[in-house]
Amino acid sequence: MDKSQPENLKNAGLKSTLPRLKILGLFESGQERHMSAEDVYKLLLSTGDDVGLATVYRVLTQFEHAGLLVRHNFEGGKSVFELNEGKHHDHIVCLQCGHVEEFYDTTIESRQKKVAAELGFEVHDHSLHIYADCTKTKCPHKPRNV
Amino acid sequence: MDKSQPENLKNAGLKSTLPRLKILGLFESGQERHMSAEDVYKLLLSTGDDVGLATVYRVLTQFEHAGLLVRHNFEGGKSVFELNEGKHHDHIVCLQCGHVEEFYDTTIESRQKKVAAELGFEVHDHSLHIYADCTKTKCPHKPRNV
DNA sequence: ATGAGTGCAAATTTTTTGCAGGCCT
DNA sequence: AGGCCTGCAAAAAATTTGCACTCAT
Repeated sequence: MDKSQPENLKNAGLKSTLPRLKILGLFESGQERHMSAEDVYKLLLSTGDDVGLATVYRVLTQFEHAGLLVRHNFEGGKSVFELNEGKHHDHIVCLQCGHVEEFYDTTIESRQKKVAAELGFEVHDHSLHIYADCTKTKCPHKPRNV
Repeated sequence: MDKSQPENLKNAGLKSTLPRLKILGLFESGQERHMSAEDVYKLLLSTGDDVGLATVYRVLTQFEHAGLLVRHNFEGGKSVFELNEGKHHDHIVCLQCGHVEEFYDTTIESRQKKVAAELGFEVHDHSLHIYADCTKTKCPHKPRNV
C-alpha cells in the first residue's frame, strides 16, 4: 500500500507519465474512493493539472485493464471507478445523490452464491449493488451531479 | 393481469394510441421480460410496426412515470425496462451476455435492510443487482448486443 | 531516436428535445 | 376543434477514436 506510484505503473507495464501519476494519485489519496471520469477531470483542473478529458478516459480504461482500478456502472449512467485493493466488497448506492458506501456481509455473500447457483450462474468477484436512499426526507450527501 | 391494454393506458392517464398499445403489448406478451429501447424498437420494426425510435424512448419513459414499467440500469450502459407487476424481486445479470434472471430471497431481503440501516440508508423497493456469469466456459444465452 | 502517450477535435452511442403535422376524444 | 402524440432531425451527454505532436526511456 506504500508502493510508490511510478512503481505501480511499471508493474502494470505502463509508462510513468504525469497524467497517469496524477490520476492514480487521486485515487490513492483516499479523498474520494469512487469517481467518474468527469469527477477526475474536474479535480485535476481544479488543482491546475491540465489533463485532457480524453486522456482521463483512456488512462482510466488502461488502469482498469491493468487491474489497478475497478469500473462500476451504477444506476445513473456514468462509469465510476475505484482503487482495486484486492479485498472483495459490495456497494450500496443512494438513488438520490449517487453517494456510494461499501460493505461486506458474509450472509449476503453465501446467499448470493446459492441463489446464483440455482439459476445457473457463477459469481466471481463482481460487486453486488444495493440501491437505496440516504434518508427518507432529504439527502444529506451532495446532490447527484447529473 | 387480464386487463385490456387500452384500459391500462386510460388508468395511467395516457391516450390510447397505436405506438403505446404496441409497446405495452410487447411487454405483456411475456416473450421477453427485460428490454432496452433499442430492443423494443427493433422488435417493432421486425413486425412491420413502424414506430420512431424517439417515440419508443418517450413512451418507455412515460410508462415508467405512470408506474407501468420499471427502469433498470444494469452494467452495460443502456436502460432496460420490465413490466411493473407489483411483486418485488431482485435481479442477477450475466456479465457476458447481459441475460437477466429474477429471484427473491428472504434472507437477502432482510440482510439488505440491516446492512442499509447500519450505513444510514433506507431501502425502498428498488431491485438489488447481482452480477455473475451464466457458466464458466461459454455463455449459453444470446451474446450481449453491444 | 522512436515508439508510446497526450491533447484536440471529430466521431460514436444512447437518450432527449424542438417543431410541424397527425390522430384521439 | 383542440390538444395530446408522433416522426424526423437536431441537440445533449458520455465515451471513443484519428491524427499530429510531445515525452519517456
